[in-house]
Parts: sequence; structure tokens; C-alpha cells
Amino acid sequence: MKGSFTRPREDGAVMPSSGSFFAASLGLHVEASFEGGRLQTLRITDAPAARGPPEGERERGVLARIARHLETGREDLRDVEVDLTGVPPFQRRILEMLREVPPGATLSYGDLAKRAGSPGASRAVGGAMARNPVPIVVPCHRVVPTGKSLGNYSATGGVATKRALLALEGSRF
DNA sequence: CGTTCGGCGCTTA
DNA sequence: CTAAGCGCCGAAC
Repeated sequence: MKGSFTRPREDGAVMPSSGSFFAASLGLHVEASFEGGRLQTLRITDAPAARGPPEGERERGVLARIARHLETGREDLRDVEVDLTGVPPFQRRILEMLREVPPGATLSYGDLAKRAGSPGASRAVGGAMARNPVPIVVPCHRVVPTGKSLGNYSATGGVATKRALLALEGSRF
């Protein structure tokens, strides 16, 4: 038998797909994978596995908006549907709250912790950021330490990537 | 500036 | 099941 239903359907239902584009503002590629039309992972990388647009109209639309954000720094990605199943409860809550933070704004790890009802869990918030499956769309780059530094960023490019993203959005730091 | 130490959620042993 | 270790912190020296 031939496995699961992954061929295209007229209603555009379940269909895994992935694609990537080069983001000049980062000097890196951005690769996304979709499951059932929802964004499941986003990778910032210098070596994408899949090049070019993904399969599916919806998927291409989402990727195009992400690309647009990386040009203008102003795209509102809050309504992009993401798949956070598999992310542990606390981390998931944190990621969901973080989604509401718009381009140009920043907040601290402690702020997020407090907002989640666990003041003192700032370091655990850092852990949630480090494991964010969909950076940029869930804007973990907008979370900075209390004080003047940019803190860390574990995606490809490290703090340089974080700085580029914040600069693009016009954040001051 | 740097160093230490407490605290939290999660993973792994 | 408990225990130890780790990480995009934060506050206090």
C-alpha cells in the first residue's frame, strides 16, 4: 500500500511541503516546512535542503510574507498559522504570548516570565527561545536581557543575526 | 567592567 | 521515581 495521503487535493488539505529563499538582509537563507498548511519549522541557514518555493498556494503566500518582512521589517506575521504541538506547556505559553509583540518593540526575558505568571523564570524563558521552532514568525529576536546587551541568539549567525533583525525593524538598542 | 549565585522548566541518567 | 545538569537570565557583589 502506498502510504498516507500526501498528494494535492482540491481543497488544499493536508500536505507536507517545504521551501526556502535567500534573505539579503541577513545574508542567509530561510527555510520553512509546512504541515497541513501550517508553518511547522523555520530555519535560518546557509545551506537550505530545499530551494525555491514550497508546494501549495497557501504555503507560498506565507513564505512570501516572511520574505517581505525581511525586506521591510514591518510585516505583521501574527496571523500566520503555526504548529506548536510538541512544544512543552510552559514554553508554548511563552511563545504564544511573544507572538503578540509587534515589529519595532522589544521586551525582556523577565517581562515574559512575569507575564506568564512565573516571575523568576527568566532563564526558563531563555530556554523557550532557544527551542523556538519558528524564529522570526515567533519573534524571539525581540526578547533582550534587562540592561544594554543583546543577549544571545542560537540560530545561525548568532547575535549578528539578532542585531540585523532588530535593525531591520528599527528597534533601538 | 567581571564573577557568583539563585531560580525555573526541561531533559536525561 | 528522584537527581543532576543545562541554558538566548537577573540581581547582587
